[in-house]
Amino acid sequence: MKKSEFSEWFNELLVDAQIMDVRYPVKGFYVWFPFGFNLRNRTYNVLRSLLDTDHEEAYFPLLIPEHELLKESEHIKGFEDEVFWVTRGGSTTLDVPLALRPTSETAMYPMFSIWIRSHADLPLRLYQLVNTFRYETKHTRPLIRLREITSFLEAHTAHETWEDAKLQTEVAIKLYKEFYDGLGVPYVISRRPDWDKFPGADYTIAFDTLMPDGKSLQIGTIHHLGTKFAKTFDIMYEDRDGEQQYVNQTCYGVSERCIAALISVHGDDKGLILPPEVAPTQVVIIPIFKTAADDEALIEACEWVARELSEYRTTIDLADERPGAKYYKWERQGVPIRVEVGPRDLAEGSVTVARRDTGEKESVPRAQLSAHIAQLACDILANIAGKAHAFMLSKTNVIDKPEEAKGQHGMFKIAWCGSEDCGRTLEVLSDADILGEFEEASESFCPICNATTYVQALLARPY
RNA sequence: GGGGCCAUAGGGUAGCCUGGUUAUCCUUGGGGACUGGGGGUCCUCAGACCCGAGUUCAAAUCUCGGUGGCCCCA
Repeated sequence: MKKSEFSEWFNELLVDAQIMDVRYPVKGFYVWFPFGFNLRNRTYNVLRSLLDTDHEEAYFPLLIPEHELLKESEHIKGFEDEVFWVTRGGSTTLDVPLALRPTSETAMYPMFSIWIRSHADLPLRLYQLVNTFRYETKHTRPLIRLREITSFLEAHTAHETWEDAKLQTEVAIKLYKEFYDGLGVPYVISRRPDWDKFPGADYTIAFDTLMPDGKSLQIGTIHHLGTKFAKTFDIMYEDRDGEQQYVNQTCYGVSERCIAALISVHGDDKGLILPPEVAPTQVVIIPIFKTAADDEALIEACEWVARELSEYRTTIDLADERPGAKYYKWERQGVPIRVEVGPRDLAEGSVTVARRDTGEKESVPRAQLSAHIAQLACDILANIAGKAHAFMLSKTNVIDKPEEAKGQHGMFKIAWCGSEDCGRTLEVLSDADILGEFEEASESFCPICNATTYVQALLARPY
């Protein structure tokens, strides 16, 4: 399993490491294995706990009546070709066709309109973790391009002013930074060009990471919706002066692409490498049986290790396999730390500790085990995060001419005046997409029209 | 959006061109014995021709359609 053949590696890994079963017989729909779902839940719990500080979790229905979905013209234009429809109940044709949510604005906002009456109801901050459906016509891919997105954690907020909503987008950015930093997944934050923003949004901020094959992957988006949806869905509040005002809204979300990034960015030829925080098993304990006389003492020693490390998620592997087979098995699933207990360790009053990320193995006296593991858990995250960051940095280049990006893997930064015409030309000449733009302190010149600019475009070939 | 390739046990494959006996090999899974500090060995058992139609005495093999997968270009 060579990571250098990324597409193949990714597909094999999903099955070998028990993340997803790709054999479900409907295009674009996949099955989470228990192990993968466990990893998914732990990862989303991290994000949940970050949101829980000032958001509330809610749940809105999967089905959206046609007339609500079609209310906002710009929004529906972005989705109309991708909507799954429910048109029958049993053998009865429905009076009103029902859409499977492609995203939840049109399910939530009619309710917002009822719920929000006064400035005292604001700000409103909700999130939900749901599946969404899009009839993808392009090549589907597990975790990356799906017809059922199983794990969309979407937040929706409403505020009094445009400025308040902007502040909320900044809170969201900070939150996603913390989330991905905790996973050791590197990212670039940029503002999507107008032609690529969320349909109906004032503007869109996106997180992109770089996959091992040099393609970019969008792993989070944050939208300032202004009053666009408020006007469509009539979401008004009475302000402090008794005037009716439209709310300003934001929404932001992360899908299971975060899992795709997590496993792709860190994994290697042997399989997964997981950050300790989200690893379903953090420490695997393997007895090295030699002679039957030692067996009982070895099992006892393993149980001692598990007790000593009770603050971690541990597994003692007593299966009737040779140790080497067990090592490979657990390495494939990315278990960060392995503790081996054999007769030699028993005699020395120590255990052998191996780390997944570097493969290093060392003997640790029993008395120091707990402290050693605690340090190791920190080191592992720092190491894999550092490696991933260094990789992305090495594949990110500042270029002067768009042609320099042609045929190259990675991300490129280039001066851009910001106009759509020049942007489109940049895309054609570089054979890449403009993911987004950001402001730079120093001035430069658009390579197309030569205008002075402080804006840089981020170019890449996206998934 | 356009084009190409492919579908045989849980996974990977041979057979298909040139239709014909019990569908090949590796792996995996069950049972047993030996083994045990980096993917062990032997014995034994289990498991497959994607779906539908057509051609034919006869289809894994030929034709058409469906479904699903992979790759390339826009």
